[in-house]
Amino acid sequence: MPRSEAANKDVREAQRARILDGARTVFARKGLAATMADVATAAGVSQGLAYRYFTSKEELVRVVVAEAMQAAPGADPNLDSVATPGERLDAFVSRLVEARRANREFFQLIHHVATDPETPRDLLMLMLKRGRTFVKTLRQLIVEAQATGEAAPDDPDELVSAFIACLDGLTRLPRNHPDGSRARFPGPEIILRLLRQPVQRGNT
Amino acid sequence: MPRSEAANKDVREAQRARILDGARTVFARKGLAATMADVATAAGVSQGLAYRYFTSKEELVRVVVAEAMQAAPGADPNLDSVATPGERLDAFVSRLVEARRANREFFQLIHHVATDPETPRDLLMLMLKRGRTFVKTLRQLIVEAQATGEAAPDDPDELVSAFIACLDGLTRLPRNHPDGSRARFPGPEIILRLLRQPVQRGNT
Amino acid sequence: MPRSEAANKDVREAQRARILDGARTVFARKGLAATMADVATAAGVSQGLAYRYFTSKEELVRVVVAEAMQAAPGADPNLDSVATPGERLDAFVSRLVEARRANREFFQLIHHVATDPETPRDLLMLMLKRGRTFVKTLRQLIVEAQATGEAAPDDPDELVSAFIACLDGLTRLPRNHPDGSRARFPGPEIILRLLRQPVQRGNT
Amino acid sequence: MPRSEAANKDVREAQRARILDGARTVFARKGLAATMADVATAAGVSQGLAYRYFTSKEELVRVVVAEAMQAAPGADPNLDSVATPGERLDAFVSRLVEARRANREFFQLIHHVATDPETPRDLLMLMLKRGRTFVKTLRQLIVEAQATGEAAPDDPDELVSAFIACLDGLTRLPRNHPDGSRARFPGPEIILRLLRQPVQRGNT
DNA sequence: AATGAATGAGTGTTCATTCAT
DNA sequence: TATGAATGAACACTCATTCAT
Repeated sequence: MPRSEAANKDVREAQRARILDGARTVFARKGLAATMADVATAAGVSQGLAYRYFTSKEELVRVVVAEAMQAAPGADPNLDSVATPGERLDAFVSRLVEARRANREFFQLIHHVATDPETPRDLLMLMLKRGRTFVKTLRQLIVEAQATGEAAPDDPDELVSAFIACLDGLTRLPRNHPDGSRARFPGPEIILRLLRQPVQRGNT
Repeated sequence: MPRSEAANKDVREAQRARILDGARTVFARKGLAATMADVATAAGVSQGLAYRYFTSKEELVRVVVAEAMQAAPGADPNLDSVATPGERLDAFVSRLVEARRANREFFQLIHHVATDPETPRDLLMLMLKRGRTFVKTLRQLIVEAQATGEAAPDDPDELVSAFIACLDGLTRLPRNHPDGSRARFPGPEIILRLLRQPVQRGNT
Repeated sequence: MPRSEAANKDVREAQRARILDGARTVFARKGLAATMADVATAAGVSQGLAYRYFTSKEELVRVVVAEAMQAAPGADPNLDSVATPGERLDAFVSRLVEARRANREFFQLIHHVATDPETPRDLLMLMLKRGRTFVKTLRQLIVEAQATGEAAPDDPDELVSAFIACLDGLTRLPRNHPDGSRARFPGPEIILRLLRQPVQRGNT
Repeated sequence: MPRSEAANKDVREAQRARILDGARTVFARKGLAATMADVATAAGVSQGLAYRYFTSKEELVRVVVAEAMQAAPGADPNLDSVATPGERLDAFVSRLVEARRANREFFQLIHHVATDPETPRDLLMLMLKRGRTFVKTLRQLIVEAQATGEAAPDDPDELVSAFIACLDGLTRLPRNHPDGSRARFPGPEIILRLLRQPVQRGNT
């Protein structure tokens, strides 16, 4: 008597998830240099099995990356309803910074993939595209906030660059900071200073 | 008749430089995953020749890294003679940011090496040590500038982290910024805002 | 459905044996200069597979050598119980000569390994040590047999040297003898004449 | 004014000799695994120069081997004029043993070459041929000496084998003897016992 | 005649991927 | 479905040989 089809499907999904978990973990830690053996070990399955669920290492990477991009807070902030441009910028940035802190693994993964010379061009394009809409949104918010005097009056492109750099660097903090114990994740209000016009204090 | 000794030395030095150039380029671009074939091709020499000049890939990496660390502005700012703590901080940061812009290749290289799981431990230690003294210096400057009210009164460790992240991210800018043409390298005054206490305007 | 565990173990053991067989054969024939490709071909497996069973060429050599040293009759003759010193010498020598004839491949292998400049020092030491105890035993037997007038009264060290040389040469017989078909392996009684005092005949 | 032709020829001969010396030394010590760099270093010349005198490593080996075979006492004993067959056998064997002791380097070299799987077939054939006439001579002497009761009455082929083995082993003595200091080279009278009919003592 | 820089084929080893069970 | 044995292409490195000077 064959196993019930439903049960079968459950098993398949569970295994798939395990393998993805393993892959995410080792790719985040070692980059794409991690071997399929690493993945299988981390997932607790045989190496052969991974190939029943994913046709190649490349596909595995693709899926893991897609997953990670889902987890990141969308480029679409949906903050239109509230407040001033500056406050929208605040909210947007805070959410991004917070996402980095909360989902470090995902971002490390993406970082590695974006850096690795083996990464297939189309995957890179996908990530790039996502990045572009993100930049567009951010830039828009900045320009608006500049109009109200809430953002610093520097070149918006430089502001965007500076912020992206900072965000990007946060992902690597624990690796780049020479003393792990002191690597205190900075609060968003610090990072916001990159973009915000300092509040004029004491002159009213 | 054998080549003159001087001529020989010249050739050797020139070739060595070519190979180092090639190595620097491909390691900066691809990280340590770059093959010796990549290096040889980039240098325009045969793979075998590279081994006449460097005993192993590892040695090549070491030399290239040593070179890169020379290029980075030392952790020792030697700014004691001039001005207020805040201004020293300004000078220090500006110099660092400028170094990133000017020697992008070197920093990309260092970044890759620091990240790669293959990097030999002692080399990592060397880089770590350098990083530690750098952090110490930076933190000291921040604390002093906080005392005079010139630096933001946030947790110094968070400030250090934020700044390191930003600096680190700058190295990757051209890769991470989705639109190369718009990746305007931010001026130091923007990045300085991470650390500086906003100047009080309008209250005199 | 995965192969049963027992079946798997069987396969592994069989393959390991095949690879060792191949290795023994080619190392005996070509010495350590034999390539891993040679080994794999001789074993009828892929080169990669050999590395699943042995982590390196060196390890393969070690195992094959260990095997060969097992096959050699121990330096410990355990003949104490029987007869006169001269007869013990006879038994000892005969056994050694017989071992050479029976396990030619093993001894060729050991010979090559002992000769090759690439052989790791510790392996060499191991073989040396074994050789030393062997010499000690042999010399002891000779001295005892000289005391009873059963061994030739020459310098014991020269006798040992002559015998070692002869034994050693036997290993190479088929290679050094210019006409393979005539390379009749000599009987132990011939070789024993190196050491033995000729029996006094006709004087009773 | 060109160098005198005679002087030129002298230089050429001197260099050729130096290179051959170097080659002989390193090949004897390391076998054919020795590199051309080893040869050049030992000869104190550049690697390129070796190729002006010898077209390839193989040719170098050929010449060195030819040289060594010259040095070995010829297969032609020219002892016909003197004495009994047994005494001729004595003289022949003694000379061979003595040659081993005196020209160790040559014989080690030949040994290596004969053993190495790279050795070209025709060179092997040459050595083999020489060996064959040697065996023939030896066997003849043995048979004659057996006829007069001066040689042991064993199978002549076994006697030949035993003697060849012993002779061959002598070449390796210093390598195979586990304790170099004790490796006393045996006198020919010991080795002669392999072949000689023991003198009947005490019955007249 | 002599040097030493330069090349390329070959070796040990790893790893993505396939296949028999 | 799941396993793990098996393969082959790629990489770091060595060495005989050639070539410009």
